[in-house]
Amino acid sequence: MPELPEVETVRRGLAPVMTGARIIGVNLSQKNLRFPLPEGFEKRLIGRRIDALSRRAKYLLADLDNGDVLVMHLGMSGSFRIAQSDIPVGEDLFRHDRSKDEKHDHVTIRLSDGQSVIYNDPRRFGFMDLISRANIAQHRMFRNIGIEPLGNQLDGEFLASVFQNKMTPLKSALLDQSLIAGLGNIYVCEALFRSRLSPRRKAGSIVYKNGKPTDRAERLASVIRIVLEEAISAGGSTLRDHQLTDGSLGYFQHTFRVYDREGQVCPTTSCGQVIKRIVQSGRSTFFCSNCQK
DNA sequence: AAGCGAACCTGGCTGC
DNA sequence: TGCAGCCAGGTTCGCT
Repeated sequence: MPELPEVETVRRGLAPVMTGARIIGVNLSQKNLRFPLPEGFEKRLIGRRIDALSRRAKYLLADLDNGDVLVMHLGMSGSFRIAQSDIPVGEDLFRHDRSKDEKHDHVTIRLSDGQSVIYNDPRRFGFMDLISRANIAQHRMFRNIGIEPLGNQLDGEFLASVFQNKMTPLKSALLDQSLIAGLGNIYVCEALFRSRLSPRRKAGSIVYKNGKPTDRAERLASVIRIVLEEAISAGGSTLRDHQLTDGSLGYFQHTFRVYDREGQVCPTTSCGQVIKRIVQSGRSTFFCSNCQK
């Protein structure tokens, strides 16, 4: 499911419920997500107030009132839903109403406002961790992470500088989270199509000309921003089981121009070619070999 | 050192 | 209907 626009959509759904609320109960039906949950996870959460819910790349960060941060990653198939809790505030902290569990519910966080935030993840590629805000930049997940594509650092100059001398294909370079953090398979395919660049082109081929970033680099940088912003406005993309925190669906998938459209006609007027699917570093790439050079 | 494939895990779809 | 095989939005690890 979740690339940056989906995670941002989830954040916007959860923020009004979580911000300012106190955690009054935690239930784990599964202690092993991608990594085991940290020791004493429930106890360290219970009683804490959530001061803010933010996002860094594809990570959700809940700042707690004791200086800890609850770090959440949705992996491939993770989702959150909000449910009304029937357990009265003040009841046993570890009490849990199993009758409402759905398959693959792993973590339920009960809040002082009477609602529960439930993490569900069939493939368990997602994970949660609890770390100190002061040390977050040194944490192994954030130590080596690239820039925010929607921040003001992403421009042609940035792409030119980090792609310099790179022999790897553009597709792989854009998926590299240590350069730009937040793009995934869908939005890389869409951004390359809209900037008319071949996913197979070497990343190092779009850098500088006469000491300035190439038009290709400038184009790609601005298209990445546009695609992500459009996707966020649309509530992200809903494929398979992904849904928003209120159960509704994102609709950006209806505007995909190449992703998952193998064999369909290229959307460019009068192009007439068919969208191809190839495999690059183990992932499907969808593109039009006529429009993307 | 960069770059690639495999691995992690479950479920859904396709084709025999 | 059953079953094997393939595919999936991410990230890390280990081997060239």
